[in-house]
Amino acid sequence: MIESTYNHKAVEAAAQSHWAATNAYTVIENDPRFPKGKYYACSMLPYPSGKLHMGHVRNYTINDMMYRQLRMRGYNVLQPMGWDAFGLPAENAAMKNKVPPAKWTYENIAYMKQQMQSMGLAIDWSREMAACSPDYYKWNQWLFLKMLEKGIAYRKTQIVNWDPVDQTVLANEQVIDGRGWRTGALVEKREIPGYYLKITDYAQELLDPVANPDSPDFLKGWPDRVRAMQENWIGKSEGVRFAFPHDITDASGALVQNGKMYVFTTRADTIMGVTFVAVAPEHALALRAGELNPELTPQIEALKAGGTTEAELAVKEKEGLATGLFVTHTLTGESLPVWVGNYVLISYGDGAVMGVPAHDERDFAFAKKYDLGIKQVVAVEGKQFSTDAWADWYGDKQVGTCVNSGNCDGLRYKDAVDQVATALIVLHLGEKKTTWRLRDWGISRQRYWGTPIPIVHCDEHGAQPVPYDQLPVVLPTDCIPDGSGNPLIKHEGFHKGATCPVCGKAARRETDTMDTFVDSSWYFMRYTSPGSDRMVDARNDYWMPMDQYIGGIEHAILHLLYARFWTKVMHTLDLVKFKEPFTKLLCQGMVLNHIYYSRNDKDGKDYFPPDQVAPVLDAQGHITGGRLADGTELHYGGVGKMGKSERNGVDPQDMIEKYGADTSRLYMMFTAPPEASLEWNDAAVEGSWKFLRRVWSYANKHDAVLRAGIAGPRDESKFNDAAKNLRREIHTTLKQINFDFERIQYNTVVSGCMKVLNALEGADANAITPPALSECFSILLRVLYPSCPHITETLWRELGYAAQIGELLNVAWAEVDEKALVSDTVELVLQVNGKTRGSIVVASNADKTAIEAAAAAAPDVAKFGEGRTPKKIIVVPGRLVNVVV
RNA sequence: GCCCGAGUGGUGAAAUUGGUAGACACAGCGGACUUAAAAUCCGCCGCUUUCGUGAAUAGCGGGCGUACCGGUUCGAUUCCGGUCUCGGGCACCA
Repeated sequence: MIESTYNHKAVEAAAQSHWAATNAYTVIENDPRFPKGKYYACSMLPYPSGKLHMGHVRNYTINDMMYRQLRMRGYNVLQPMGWDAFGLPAENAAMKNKVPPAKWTYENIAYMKQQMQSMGLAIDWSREMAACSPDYYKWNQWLFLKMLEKGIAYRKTQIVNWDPVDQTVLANEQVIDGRGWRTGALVEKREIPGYYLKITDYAQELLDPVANPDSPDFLKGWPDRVRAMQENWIGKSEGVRFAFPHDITDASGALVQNGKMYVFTTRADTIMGVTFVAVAPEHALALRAGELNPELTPQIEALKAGGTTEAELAVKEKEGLATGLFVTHTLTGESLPVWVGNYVLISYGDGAVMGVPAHDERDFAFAKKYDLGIKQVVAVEGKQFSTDAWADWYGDKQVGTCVNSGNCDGLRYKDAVDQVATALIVLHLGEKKTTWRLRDWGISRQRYWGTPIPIVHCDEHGAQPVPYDQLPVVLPTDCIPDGSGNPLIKHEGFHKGATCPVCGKAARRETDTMDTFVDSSWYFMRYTSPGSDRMVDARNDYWMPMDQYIGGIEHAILHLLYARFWTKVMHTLDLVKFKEPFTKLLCQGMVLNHIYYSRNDKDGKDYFPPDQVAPVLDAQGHITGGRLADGTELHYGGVGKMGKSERNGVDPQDMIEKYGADTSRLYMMFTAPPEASLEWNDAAVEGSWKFLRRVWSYANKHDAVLRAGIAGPRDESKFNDAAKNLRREIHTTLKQINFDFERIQYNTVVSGCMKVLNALEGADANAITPPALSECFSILLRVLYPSCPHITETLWRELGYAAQIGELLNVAWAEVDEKALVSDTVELVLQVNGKTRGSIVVASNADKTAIEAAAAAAPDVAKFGEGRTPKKIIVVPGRLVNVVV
């Protein structure tokens, strides 16, 4: 007998211990129970920040719904979990709490794992991994050494944010308005050596699967928007690289850069409009200008100020300085002034650009500011060029033809570029070149809590790779960072405890660690090969490529691109057989929450959790600020993704405690479609709770009828009208639910479940031919199971269905009985001149002519058509008729 | 600034992708049950009170309505052009 009240705590505890006792979600390769083969559905691994937040709940519930439905459909489904356990927040927590990052991290993992278990996720925990475990990061080091051997990894200088007070490198996140977040000191750019991975060697291979539908690896299972973002990020552009000759010499009298200052441009058609050139403050010509005129040096240094991000560069005021040096225009021989510009980056291309004020908006502004020449070389018929103000057509290469450009005059963009390129080739001063926006991946971080880069530095033999048999280079776990510099440098046993593999003498160990994007570039393959003494083994070839990857849209570019690149490197090294890791991708929308902060005395921001803040509203009801309980006024930072750094995450634990995992999961799925972003609000969670109670009490109320059995004839002719009507309604809804599962629109799956219950409650249970009621209720339990596994599995067992056909997890998915859908008549919407005016009922099998006749005869047509005769009748089968008069 | 999205009732959203806008819910309002409350159940619920007809801010009918302006179409939340606002990413947050 089903108990009268739904006790979620008892139901969920019992279900979860049953799953644990039976290892319900441990999967093996080639399991004969699953005829449809494997399905690998994986969520992006969480950073162990302390507690789960609603974004995690959303991510894993989507994954879990998918898991359970596909398993019932006959797939061998793998859902693993792990921890992105290296990274900056652990160091910050260590500084704040004076505990080593390792301790903080492992405690967080333990707590969050228990939270996940209380959510009832079908995770195979036997495959759990943590990035900070030497068993895992050993393989980061191993593959890094392989890449060094292949020349994919190399060493060069990189530009970092330097905090002069703390004497440390800052992450972009730690630079706030150009100042260090802890010290408030003005951040400087500094050039230091580091390791890079040649992702640009794979640029074309990374581009084709996102840009070319004819590519064999085209990622058709990815959202269009993500492919577009990756395509633009890789940014293939065809242009011209050429040199401006000059006779500037260095202190020794030799020509600087052999007398050729190279630039790259996609607008070679405007070469005759060049009136100046600009170089980065670190460029050889800028350095030489400083030597020749020492007064300039501090001004050149000042142009290096500010952060390194592209966003910051794009919006900052363009400033420059004339060097007094000149180069020669490659084609005209004119003398062109060399400027140093704060908007020119040494790390992009050649660190120098040509200035065409007439046809580049940035150059136009720069020329106006510093009174440089503006020379029109592209014209559009009927449009007047004026140096007074910028107009969009000046920079549009799609319109216009060349003027004032010698033999290019009259040519359009493409022909003009060809012509100019030919001229440059003849002079041996330039060539056509494909360039990429994509830059090589710098992986060196001057931080403690990451994978040690397996290199030792010998005074005699330089940077030497650690021999393979000495891997892993184990990271000490007892350091507590204090914010000044990298603790590994101060850790004598680590830093100085190495020997040179060449000469055996004492050597310094590399103290840089790897970017944490390395950890997340292949963890999903380690899940397939737990405990292996190789990076991945044959089991990886069974599960990979991953069938469905699920994670936040904020990872659409970097993480996914790095993971694709890493996979291609593994393919190059014959470690895997595939070239793309993720067949299908679902980018769930972010869970957003309000952000409140106050300014601290270091010019940084101190954030406050929204649940401690009372919003301050303006007359329109918009939030303009906040107030703490003690009256402190706060700034409002809009809504943003839930996370640790802005302290606006919401811990799901309260909701799970109060309503249970099933209600929490159901509500999270119901409240928005998976791909939409979602401003968090739990005001409506009661509705989901109420729905589950109704499901429970329906089973309790109709216990006797329902437990009579789900077996029995499904012969349509034996059902009475009540049974037929109920079945038609429920199978119609089931058809929609199955479609919504296919397209991963789980919010309407939940709506569908509610419609099924509404239909059941609306029917007279005792008037329905058995076993139609049990059949319909068993459909409800099955379609509800993926979102609410505890309550459905319990009711399934209690009603005796498990004894009849097996446990819910293992029974077949509910399929639509097409015969139940048949109806004699169909109602069509009637429109007159495109406006809805009523409806007509026709036989289901009525043909177009019959429908047209019925529509023409409808009284509404006469009324709204004002007696005019129909000119045209449009019939949309099964839906609508539009009469045009 | 550049790239990518989103904008629909008081609220979350739906509309099988050009075919009844608001399914399913939340909140609210009205009612039933109850000594009362909770729970439960039933009903209403875009705007138009100076659009018509009504005594009526009840019904019925009409008109309007998917951020804003314009276009294509028999028909547009859906397609096209432009604008605004919000969110994500911009290479050292993860």
